[in-house]
Amino acid sequence: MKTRRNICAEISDSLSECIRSIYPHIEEFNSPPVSQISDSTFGDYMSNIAFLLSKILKQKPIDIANKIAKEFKGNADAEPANPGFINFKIKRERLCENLEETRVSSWSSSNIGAGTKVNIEFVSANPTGDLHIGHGRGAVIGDTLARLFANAGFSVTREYYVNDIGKQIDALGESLLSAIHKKNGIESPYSATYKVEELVDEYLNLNKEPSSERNREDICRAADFAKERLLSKIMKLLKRLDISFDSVVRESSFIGAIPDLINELKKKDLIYEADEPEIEKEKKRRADSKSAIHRDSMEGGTFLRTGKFGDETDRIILRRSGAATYFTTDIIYHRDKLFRGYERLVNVWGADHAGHVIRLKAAMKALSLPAEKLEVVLCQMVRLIRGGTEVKMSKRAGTVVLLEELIDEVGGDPVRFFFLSRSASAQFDFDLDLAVKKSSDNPVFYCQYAHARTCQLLANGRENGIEPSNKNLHLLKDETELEIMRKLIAIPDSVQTAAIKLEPHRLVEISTSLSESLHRYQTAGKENSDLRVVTSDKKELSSARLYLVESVGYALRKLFGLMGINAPEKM
RNA sequence: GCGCUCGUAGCUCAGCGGAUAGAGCGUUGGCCUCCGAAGCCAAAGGCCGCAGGUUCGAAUCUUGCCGAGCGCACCA
Repeated sequence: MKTRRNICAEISDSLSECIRSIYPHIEEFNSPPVSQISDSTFGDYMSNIAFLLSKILKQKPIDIANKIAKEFKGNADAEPANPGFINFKIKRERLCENLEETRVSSWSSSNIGAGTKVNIEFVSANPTGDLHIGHGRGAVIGDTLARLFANAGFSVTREYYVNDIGKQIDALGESLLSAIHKKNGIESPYSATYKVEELVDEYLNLNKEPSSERNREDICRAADFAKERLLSKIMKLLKRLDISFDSVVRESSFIGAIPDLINELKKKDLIYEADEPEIEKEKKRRADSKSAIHRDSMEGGTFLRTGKFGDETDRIILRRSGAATYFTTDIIYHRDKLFRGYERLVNVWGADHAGHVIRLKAAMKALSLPAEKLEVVLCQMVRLIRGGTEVKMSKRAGTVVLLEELIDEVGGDPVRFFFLSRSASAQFDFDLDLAVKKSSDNPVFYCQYAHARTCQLLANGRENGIEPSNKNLHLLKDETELEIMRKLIAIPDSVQTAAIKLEPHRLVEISTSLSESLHRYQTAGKENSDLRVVTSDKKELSSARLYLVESVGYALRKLFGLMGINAPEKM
């Protein structure tokens, strides 16, 4: 069985042929726009091509629409409509063919990626503590994007960038040493920034007691130990959401490349030494009290002229001490991704990193790197709602709610589904009460139950000696059945769009809509025995209906697979 | 002050150039002798923040206001 192209593309191709035969001199519009219609009384799909052609042909849109609709040949019936739309209704043979196609694994996959290498960097949380719910959202969105890309024929790498050096990591080492001293009742020369008490015993089992005197060696040893433990803890937690990485890149691996970068920038006259950036506006802003908090720690150093490439100011890349900033290694890191051959760099970042997009792109431009290959998906904040009010504090961590606690409370599937249910750019309220409900109020259960119902119906058929069959699909003619068929044929387009536009939340919409039709179908059969899926005295009809139901099952499993949630056969 | 994101139903959000603006929650009222009611149906509820501009056509593009969140250290 061959797989077909997406239905929009199919109609568009037929339309294009039609236009070429009527207007041979028109060369534009090789792929005329075709989109789904929201109001199905007009048809299933529509094109506004007549409006576009009217400008060139200097004719009324409706006249052009009439002519095209009359000549149109394809898998749909064309109908002109005022003031110039062309509406299409998919032919039922095509709808039936699609039912057969749903069971091929490549259904709703595509090859628009054509093997293009894409790198998706997500989570990348510092290994200084536990993940919170905000990380969870980024994790789910990033992983689902990766699944969508793979499904669209891209060659995908899931990458985690570990900031394993710098002040925060030093503070992590100090925190561990401080905790050890505290446990031993010794006054510690170290300050505790992070909560790492849980690591104390294991550290002491593997390492000698740290000195009570402050020293660099102890800090490094403690930091090395702590960051690796915390990183593997993070990975283990993400596994619970079925998330793993193909590549873990450490910031420390780029330290060696810093001198070369500085030399290169010097040759190109892109850096200068100063106490503060040369940009006037920036100086004024610094005088502003709001941004003066950290002025004491600004010692000046070597600045990169990002201000010339779209950034609002120049950014420091080497401190007076000679130490690089995280920005320096970030530049090397992104250049490295390009060196590794990725055509698209997708970063999933929290909204609090929004300000870094411009400066990173500016730095890439400064180095003549293709900044347009970097695409950043910004995830807005997550609030947890219980009993109608916001949950602000974690039971264990205090200030933020931990991802682990959320998974413990509601389970992995609802976490993934809910995090996917809104576009990344919208703030999101996670309703804990709703996520845990076992009823149709809860969209996850609604969809999973729809899948379970398809399995139960098939089992029911088997008990009555009826197997699904595509022999008599022409018997499917009730509106509830046609609605399901129309929704099924639209899915490959929607899945493709979700990948192209980096919008995984569309998967939730598609799944919910298909589930709704299935539930409605089954209920219709309860209210009207003519519509029962399994009726032992009408075997041919039942077989066709079971085939339809089975197709819905295949489609839901495909969608659930992309979302990373389970498809239970029973609930 | 500047930048980013966003103002759509009571709440949380889809829709982002097309025809009567959608979903979930919440509210109100119906539907089980019969494939799981863990379901379905119906009702109420909108100057799509405000004001101009572009277009055959604007919630959608554009400009200016107003409002919210996030950010604006050489922390990552």
